[in-house]
Amino acid sequence: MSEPRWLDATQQQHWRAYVDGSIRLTEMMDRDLKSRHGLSVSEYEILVRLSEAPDRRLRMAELAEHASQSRSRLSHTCSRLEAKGLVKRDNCPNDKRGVFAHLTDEGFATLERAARDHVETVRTYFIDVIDPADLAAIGRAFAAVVDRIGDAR
Amino acid sequence: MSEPRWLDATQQQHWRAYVDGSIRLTEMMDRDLKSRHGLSVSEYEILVRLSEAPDRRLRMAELAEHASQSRSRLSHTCSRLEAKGLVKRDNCPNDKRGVFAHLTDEGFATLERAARDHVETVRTYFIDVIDPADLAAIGRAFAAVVDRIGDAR
DNA sequence: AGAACCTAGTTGAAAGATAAACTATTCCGC
DNA sequence: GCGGAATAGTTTATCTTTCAACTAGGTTCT
Repeated sequence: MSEPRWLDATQQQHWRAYVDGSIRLTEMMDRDLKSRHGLSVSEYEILVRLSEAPDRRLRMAELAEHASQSRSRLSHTCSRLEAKGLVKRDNCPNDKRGVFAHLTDEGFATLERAARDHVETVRTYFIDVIDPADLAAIGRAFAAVVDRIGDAR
Repeated sequence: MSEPRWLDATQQQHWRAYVDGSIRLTEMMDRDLKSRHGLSVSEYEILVRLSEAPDRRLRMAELAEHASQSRSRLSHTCSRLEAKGLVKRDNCPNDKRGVFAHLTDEGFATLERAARDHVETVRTYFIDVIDPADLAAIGRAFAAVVDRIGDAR
């Protein structure tokens, strides 16, 4: 095995800032959403994706893809959201294996309330502390990361 | 309550690219470390921080801070790492409440092996797909995020 | 000294995530 | 149209994380 190409000091510094910052940021979002609206970030993400879909519904597999979750995890999370009355599942007529998840009115209302607070948090701890040019760089960079990971499957 | 300051289309796009990318990136790191070395990212992080500390040991609270983990979580994770023989805990002589966690030789050896692979993964899916200027932007941005969150406690 | 308070760390129960196995349906090649 | 492979989604068991409660040692103030 060849000698690994270690990161140089600068790369290391940036990488670590990112790792550290993203952990803390997610933690912040999570605590905020949970305490104010009883939602975890991943539950919130599911509601968002559904709300944007045509007829506010998506097939489970698509939803999993949009929300970057495994199907198993989505199944579990959806069960919880269904128990809370925010989401409803029903069978797909075309494909009898398939299941549609759709947002209930209550789910939509909850999402609207949560989104108002969430956007404030996103601004306070992310958008507002970052130079717009740097934000654009982040957008570019992580789009490239998603591409690269997408390739690898 | 006032009207929330929603993100504009561009901000939204960058924010989402980041959320999506960071989830997938972490997942990738995690699967990689776990399958090749039996370590989760957070376990790895703990070993790294210990390896860099003087005498390869740190007080639990400091370690928790460095690894951005709660103390409870660190306790549990340390117990697992201890069971694997990678870490050892013993009492602090000065402060009888205190506990030092230190890296065992086996822990260090495991970390060395894991780090070689990990750095490759970090390069492949992050460093190498990002323009150096954008990487610097990420470093700046997330340092600011950490600062901002630090302020808020 | 001692009462009230703070800090360090662990623990146990409950919630959430992961991984593998499983059911049911559809697709594909012959 | 039949057998095998692939896909959709759920389930079960297991592991991890979180949260709140708890032990125990230090600090401070009078």
